[in-house]
Amino acid sequence: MPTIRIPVGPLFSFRECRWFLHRNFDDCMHVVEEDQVKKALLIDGHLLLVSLSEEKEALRVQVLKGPDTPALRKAVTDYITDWWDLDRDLLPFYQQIAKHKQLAYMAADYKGLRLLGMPDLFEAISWAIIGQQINLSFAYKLKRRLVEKYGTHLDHEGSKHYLFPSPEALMRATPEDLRAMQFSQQKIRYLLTVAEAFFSGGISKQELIALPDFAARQQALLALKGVGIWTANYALMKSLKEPGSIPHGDAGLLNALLAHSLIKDKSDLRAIERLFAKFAGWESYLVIYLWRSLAKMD
DNA sequence: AACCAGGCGCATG
DNA sequence: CATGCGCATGGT
Repeated sequence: MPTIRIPVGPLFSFRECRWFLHRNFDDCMHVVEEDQVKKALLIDGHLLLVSLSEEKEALRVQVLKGPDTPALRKAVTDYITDWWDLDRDLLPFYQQIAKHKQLAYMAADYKGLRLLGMPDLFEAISWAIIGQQINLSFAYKLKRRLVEKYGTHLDHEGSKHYLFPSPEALMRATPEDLRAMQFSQQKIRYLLTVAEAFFSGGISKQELIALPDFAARQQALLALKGVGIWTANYALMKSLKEPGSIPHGDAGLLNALLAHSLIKDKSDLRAIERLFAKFAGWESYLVIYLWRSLAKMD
């Protein structure tokens, strides 16, 4: 079986990354097992199934299904490196965390946790819209209904592994179908608008990356109906890996800040600004680690 | 059984 | 510019 080894440094933990992908939710975009994570990928027009597992000082990637060529191996390596943010040197972030009284414990407790991205920008924006203002359990259910109806899949050992629907596939959804899946009328409109914007070429990840700066990328996303500051920044953080992106107003983020007594209440914007100023260039990592801290023990 | 969910757009003061 | 409201429904 084709196997790829991607070397990783000391600030990497397969266990922490695997845990974040699982988190007691039922995310249909990957399958998390005891010692591996499986995911279907569309790379250079090829549908592949890969399995990630832990190896000494490396991440082992096995191609369980799909063609095997040197070019594809390279593309798979690039994809995983982006998805698990393997190229980033976390040392500066850890040095900053260590200086912070209330947060210093995270460097030890969550050591090696990476920003698990969403390389597909359309997926990141759609997922953010789905998750707006509802609890995550419900949001994952909505996503699963959408993906199982409009996404393509690959069969392997009796289970299906899904890709997020393409904009074109989602455009075929009718408002009635989506309503029957319990999407609200607003979310239906937002999702179909975003699908249309991606399909018609009004927006794409490549074009966004080509824009001069963060503010310009943010503005391009905010032009979409249903995309506010939270959704735009979430997508920029998860898909474009903007290190300074903060999903402002995020309910989980505010709760984590409250739990650490870092803010006096949820409208304490000045304290939030002060905290993030200490993590300039690492704001998105701070958000990830604060989200991590919300977990109930299991 | 209220109240809150990984918000947003739109209508009012 | 700031504040309020409806959205839809699952968790706790």
